[in-house]
Amino acid sequence: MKYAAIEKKWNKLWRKAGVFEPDFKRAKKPFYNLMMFPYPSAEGLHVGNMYAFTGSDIYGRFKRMQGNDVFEPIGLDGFGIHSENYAMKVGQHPARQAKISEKNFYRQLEMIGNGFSWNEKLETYDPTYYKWTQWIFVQMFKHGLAYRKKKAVNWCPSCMTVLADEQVIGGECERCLTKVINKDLEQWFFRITKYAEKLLNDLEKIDWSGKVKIAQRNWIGKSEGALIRFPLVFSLLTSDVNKGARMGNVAVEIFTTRPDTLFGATYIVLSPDHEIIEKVKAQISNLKEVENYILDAKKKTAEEREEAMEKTGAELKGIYAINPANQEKIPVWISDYVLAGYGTGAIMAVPASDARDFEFAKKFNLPVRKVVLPKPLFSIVRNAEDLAAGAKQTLRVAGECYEGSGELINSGEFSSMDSEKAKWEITKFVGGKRKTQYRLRDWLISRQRYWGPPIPMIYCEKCADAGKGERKEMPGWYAVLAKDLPVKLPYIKDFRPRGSGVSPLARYPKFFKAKCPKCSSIARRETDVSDTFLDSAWYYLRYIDPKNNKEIFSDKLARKWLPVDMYIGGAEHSVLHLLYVRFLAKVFNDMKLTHFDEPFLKFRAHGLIVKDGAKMSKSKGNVVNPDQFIKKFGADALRMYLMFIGPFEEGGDFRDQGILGITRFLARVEKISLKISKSLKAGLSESSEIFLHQSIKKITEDTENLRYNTAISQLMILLNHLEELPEIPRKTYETFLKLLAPYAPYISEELYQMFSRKKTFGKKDSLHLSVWPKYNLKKVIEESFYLVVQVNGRVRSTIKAKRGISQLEAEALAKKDNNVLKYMSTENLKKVIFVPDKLINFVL
RNA sequence: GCCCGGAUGGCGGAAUUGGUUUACGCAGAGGACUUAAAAUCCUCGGCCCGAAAGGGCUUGUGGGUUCGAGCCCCACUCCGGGCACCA
Repeated sequence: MKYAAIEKKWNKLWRKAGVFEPDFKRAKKPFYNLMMFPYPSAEGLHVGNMYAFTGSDIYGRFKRMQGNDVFEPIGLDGFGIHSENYAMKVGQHPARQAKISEKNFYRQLEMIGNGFSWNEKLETYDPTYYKWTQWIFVQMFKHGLAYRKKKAVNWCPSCMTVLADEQVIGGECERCLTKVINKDLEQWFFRITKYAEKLLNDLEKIDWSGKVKIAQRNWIGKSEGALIRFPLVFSLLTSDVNKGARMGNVAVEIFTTRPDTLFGATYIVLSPDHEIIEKVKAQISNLKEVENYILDAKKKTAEEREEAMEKTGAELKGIYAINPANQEKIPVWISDYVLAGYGTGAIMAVPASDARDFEFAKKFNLPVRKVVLPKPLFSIVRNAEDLAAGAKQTLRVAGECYEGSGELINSGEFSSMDSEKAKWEITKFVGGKRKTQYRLRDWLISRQRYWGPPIPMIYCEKCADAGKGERKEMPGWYAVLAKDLPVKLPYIKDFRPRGSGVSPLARYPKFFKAKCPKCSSIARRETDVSDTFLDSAWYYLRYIDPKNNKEIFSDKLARKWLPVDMYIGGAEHSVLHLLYVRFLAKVFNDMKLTHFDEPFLKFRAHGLIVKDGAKMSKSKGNVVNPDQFIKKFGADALRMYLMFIGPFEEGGDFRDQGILGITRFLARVEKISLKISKSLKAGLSESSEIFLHQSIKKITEDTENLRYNTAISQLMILLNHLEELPEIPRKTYETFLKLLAPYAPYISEELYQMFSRKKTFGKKDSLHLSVWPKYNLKKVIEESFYLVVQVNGRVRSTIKAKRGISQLEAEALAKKDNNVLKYMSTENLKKVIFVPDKLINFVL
């Protein structure tokens, strides 16, 4: 078969007939089958992308043949640092490069044989698209969910822009792997923390890959604890150093998840940028030393802090805190092991119950007071091994730091209380507050780059001076009026970032000069652009109505098609895209823009394809280019081979030789068409009929569960079977092609149309809109089975027997078998285990 | 350090969730066709003993539960991924 010609022909015919375009208004069973859209670069589609797309498409085709009106859109996530960096690398302007990449990507995406609804394609850099990205920003601002704030943020020195916490992976920039540093900058944030609880709880109600849910749960990082105030006293204010004196009502509030250990708090630690340091400066006797430490800490990057590992710190001499549980006067330290952005930026240190505090206390020779003892060991000791484990635990306790729960000691009236219970009793006793704390931080949305949607905000100095503004908390700031959207990204020659902390757009007065929407004085436009992840956080909404210029999408269509029924993509987006998209869906729902608050009912993460056991990378030169394989073997063969390598959700190892098996398989599928019986009445033998139905069942179930590798294996087994028949009924062959259709769409259609006498090809004629084969449960069960006969659990024989035989019948059969008799005698028979239609085991 | 996965022939991987380990495919060996090669077709392939029938061993290691364990439990080793001073 000439693959290239067939593929070309069907791409044309399918598109002309609109085989993969659902009827948006009239669809009876809408099924939104979505695949994460790619970031394009002219290097083109990677075999890993194709792997993901194919897996998604097989599911879509399967659902379509099961009678659903499947919508499988495609587009490009072409705005953002990724595309811009690539453009810079090849010395091209991002806007021009986008056009080149677009062409290349769409060419490849058409080649891989997916049933895309091309009419609804979109690109995030298209002004008709980003108009609505900006509109969303405006809504966020108006609802108090977008705000500006100066704080220490992540800065990538290579990309020359700030990054969100989610885009810093292990201290490195997610895009270019450069070490990220801290910078104090005023930036735009989205208040995702407001949705922390909802984002966490609603994980329960969605059907998503488990590992993604776990990653999100960890990222949100909920912990229950207490806020406790430690009053400060100052020795300089009084001659009586031991007693100290209080200055006004200064206190440090700390957050802890272990208020039960309060009596063991022997010092407190503030993060170096804690605001109270400034307030009590005058009372610090070793101010110079403290200031030096603060400076040093600021200079350190996250990496250096990690590498150093050893704890550092400085005592605020002259200042003490009062432990509210026992009124003890304890020292106050600062250290960079306490994070400014979490809790209150201050902790109580309980070295006996926290490994980090213990390490710190050891280094600076601070007191350790044990307050929790593990529950008596004997209660968990059941056998010798437990005893050994118990011994280990004792050792850990002897190591003076025990982080578990247990029974309190040295804790005043709370001594001997269960530590879990004591948590809230002690909190109450010292007048603390229960507090739920999240690890999640707000989403930093501004980027100091060119290739993105300009943030649609205007700053008016005059209004700011007068204390006016669209929102009270941000004087001077106004959203661009809806009628003025989109704020078009101008074509500028000098688009490269310079690392000055502002976007290249800030060099173009033509762009940033604006009129205040309120007072009409000369004002300044925001020159930063928004994060690419905002573009992709809502694209699934736009697909259903991409040409709508009046509203972001039609509510009527949204109600029909949303939320997305099946979403497939990479697990690397667990706490990036997949978190942002859920956040915005919840916001939209609260704004009454949509009727749902989870965007994707079902999400499955595909696995990773490696090459000859190693990760593919350009530097290793082992990147598989799908174009070559498609040219040589055809798209069908590559699709099927990719799916055959291993379980879709786990990925697999690509070996060049492996595709030959699939090529042979497809050639044989064509070859057996010569054996199709001339007579339409011809049927299958009973055993073949059973086998066919078993195969339909397995392939249906495996495809539904994304176990494509075993579905293909069953197709092969079925083909092997059909090859042995002298002739094949036409209906059986058609059934086979239908089962094959999602996997090898071109060849199956070509062979299917051999029977067609029509001159023209219409939508309804396509194999891909035919009805998926059904299996008859009665026909799945065979009459006979192989009875496994065991003696003492060892297989001694297998005997063909009739299904449904009784234990007595089975015993009688087994006892006739010579080999079985060799190993057993009836006298010492202790027990007989019988598993109907499976096995009989004689225990001696 | 913590949290998830995983370890099965020469290789990619199957195994009805406790019931014949190694399906399907790749690679390999032997044969048929051919002047020859490729392609195709047929046969054989876990390891050890055996001519065969058959037997013994075998799912990273060690133990346990069970009539029976790749699958369940305990301890450990190695590999991959995520988080990482989050109090």
